[in-house]
Amino acid sequence: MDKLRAIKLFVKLANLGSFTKVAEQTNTSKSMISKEIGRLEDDLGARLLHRSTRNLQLTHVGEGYLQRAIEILEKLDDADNFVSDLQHNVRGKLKINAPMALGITDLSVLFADFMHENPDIELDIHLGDESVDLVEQGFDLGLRASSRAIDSNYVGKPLTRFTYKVCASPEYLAKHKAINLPQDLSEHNCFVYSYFQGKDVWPIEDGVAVKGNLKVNSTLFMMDAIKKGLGLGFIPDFVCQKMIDSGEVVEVLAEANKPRLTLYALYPARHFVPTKLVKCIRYLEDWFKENKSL
Amino acid sequence: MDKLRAIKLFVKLANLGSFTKVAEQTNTSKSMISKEIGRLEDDLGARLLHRSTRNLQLTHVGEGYLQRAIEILEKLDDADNFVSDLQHNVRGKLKINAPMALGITDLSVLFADFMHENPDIELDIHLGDESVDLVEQGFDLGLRASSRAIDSNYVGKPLTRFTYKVCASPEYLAKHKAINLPQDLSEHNCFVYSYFQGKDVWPIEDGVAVKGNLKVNSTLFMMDAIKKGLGLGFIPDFVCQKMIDSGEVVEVLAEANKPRLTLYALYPARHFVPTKLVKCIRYLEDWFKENKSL
DNA sequence: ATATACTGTTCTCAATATGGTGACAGTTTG
DNA sequence: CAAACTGTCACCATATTGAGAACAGTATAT
Repeated sequence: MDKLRAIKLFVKLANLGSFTKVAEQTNTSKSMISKEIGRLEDDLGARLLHRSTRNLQLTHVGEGYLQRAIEILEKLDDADNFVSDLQHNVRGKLKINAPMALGITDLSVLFADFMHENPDIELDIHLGDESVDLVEQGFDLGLRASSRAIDSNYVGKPLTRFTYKVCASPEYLAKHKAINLPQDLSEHNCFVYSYFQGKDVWPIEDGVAVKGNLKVNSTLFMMDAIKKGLGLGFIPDFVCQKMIDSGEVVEVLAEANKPRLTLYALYPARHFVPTKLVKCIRYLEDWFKENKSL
Repeated sequence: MDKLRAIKLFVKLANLGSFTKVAEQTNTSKSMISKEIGRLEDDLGARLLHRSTRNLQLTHVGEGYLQRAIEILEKLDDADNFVSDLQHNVRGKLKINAPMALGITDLSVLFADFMHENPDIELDIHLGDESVDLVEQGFDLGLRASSRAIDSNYVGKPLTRFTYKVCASPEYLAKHKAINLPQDLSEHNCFVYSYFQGKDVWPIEDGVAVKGNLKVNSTLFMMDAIKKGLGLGFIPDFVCQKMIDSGEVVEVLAEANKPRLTLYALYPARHFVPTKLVKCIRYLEDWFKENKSL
C-alpha cells in the first residue's frame, strides 16, 4: 500500500470535502479514493472521517492527523526541492582532481575562463599526480591521462589526445653525443618523473631503460632543468610544445613511436549528473576542441 | 512506487552501508533493495550514493536527502503514534447525547459509577430529547429509544428494552370514571409529551386520541403532575416503576398492548472505535444486563 | 409524495507492477 | 589464483491494483 499517496489523497479529501471531487481532480475513480482512504484508516487503526451521505466530517483523530499529514507533505516537498535545486542549479561546489602539470599549464587558463563564465560555481581544485580514489575523496570530477580503458565505476569523456616528446636544450645536444636511435638515450642523462608507471623505462618504441641524476614529481621543474642544458626529459607535449616552438628546447627522436594518450574527464555517476558538472564537462570538451586538435 | 518504503530503505542503507545487510535485515532480496533505491533515485532525478564494489558513499545530494528523510520518517512516526494514542488510550473526552428522562433517572447513577471506575475519561453529557445529528454535533455516543431500525450510518448496540405505562395517582382514579378500555382515556385529562411522535395519540393498541391541559417536554415534570392527581400520563417504565412500586401512582390498562421499545447505544463509526468508547459501551451493556431484564 | 440525482461503498475482473531467483560483472581477500 | 563477496540486471509467476458497474442510502426537485 502506498501510504504516501493515501496521505496526499486524505489531505485533498479534507480540503475538498468530497470523495467524488477528489476522484475528479485526480482523474481516478471514486472507488479508488474510497479504497485508498479505507486502507489508510486500516493502517492507522482509526477512522479519519465520518461519512454521512451529504457531509464529510473529520474525526478527532482525523483532525490531528490532517495537521501532521500536511507537515509531512511539506517536508517531502522540501526534500524533493532540495535535490532538484542541487541538481539543476548551476550554483554549488565542484571538487576537481587533475594532474599537476596539466593543472599548471592548460587548466589554469581554462578554468579561469570557466569561472568567469560561471561565477556561481565554486571550484575546489586539487592538483596532484598521486592516484586517488575519486569517490572516496569526494571528487566530482577527475582529469586523467590514460592509454587504457578506464575503471568501470566511472564514466570517462575523452577531452583531447596528447603525446610525449623527448626534449633537450640546444646547448645540451651540442655538447653530447648525437641521438639517432632510442637506444642512444641510455648513454645520456635522462630525468625520471617520480610517478611514471615504468619508473626508469621510457615507453619509446619497445621501451628504453634510462638513467639520470634527477628524479622529480613535476615536469615543469624538469623543464627548467632541461632548459638549463642539464639533461633530457620525456615530457608531455602540452608542457613542452610552447618551448619547442620558441626554440628554447628541441625535440629529439621525433619520428620514434611514442604512446599517444587520451585525457579523460572522469565522473563517477552513471544516471544523474548535476547540471553544474555537465556544464563543466561540456566546457572542457569545447575548450579542448577549440584549442587542441583532438 | 511506494516512495515511503524506498525512503525507509534508503535511510537503513545509509546506516548499514550495504545493500546486502539491508536485504538481510528486512528479509528481502538484494535485488529488491537495489531496485527500490534505484526507483527512488529515478524519482528524485539524482543519484543518492555512489556504489563502489566495497564501499557505499553518500552523494552530496544523498547526504542532504538522508537528513530530510530521517525527519520525514520521524514525523510519520509521530503521526502514527498520535493516532494510536488517541485510539488506545483510555484517557480522553467522550461526548454523549441521551434522552433527558433517561439521563435524570438511570444514567446519572450509571455514569457516576463509570466515572468512578474510569477517572481518566472525561464525560461531556448533553441531555435532551430533540433529534440531533450525532455526527454533525460531534457526539461519540448517543442513547436512543426506538422501535424501528436505526439510521444506517450508525452502529446500534441494544442495551435494554422498556415499555410505557399509563399512570395516575390513586386519588385521581378515585375521583374520575373507571378506565377499563383504551377508549375510555379520551374522556380523561391526558398529559402529552412534547416530542412524542404521534403528538396527541397514545400508541396503545391501535392508538388512542387523547387530550389534556398539560403539554411538557419532561416526563419527570409530568410525573409530579400525575402524583398530585391532576391527570394521566403515558410514561416510560424506567421513570414510573419506582413510584408504582411504592404506591404513589398506579398503573391502569396494564393488560393493553403497548409498544416495547429498545434503548440503543448509537455510535457512528463502523470500523474503528476508540477503546475509551468501547469501554463505555461495554459498561452500559453490563450495567443494563445486571440492573434490568432485557 | 414521488422521482431523480448524487453520495460513498462494494464487487468483479483485467492489467499492471512487484519482488524473488539466478546469472552476471567486477573486486577484494585468503 | 581461487573463493567469497559486492551491486545490478533480466526473467517470470504472483499479487496488488484501479476502473466500471451495481448497490444502498439520502437529499433535492418537481
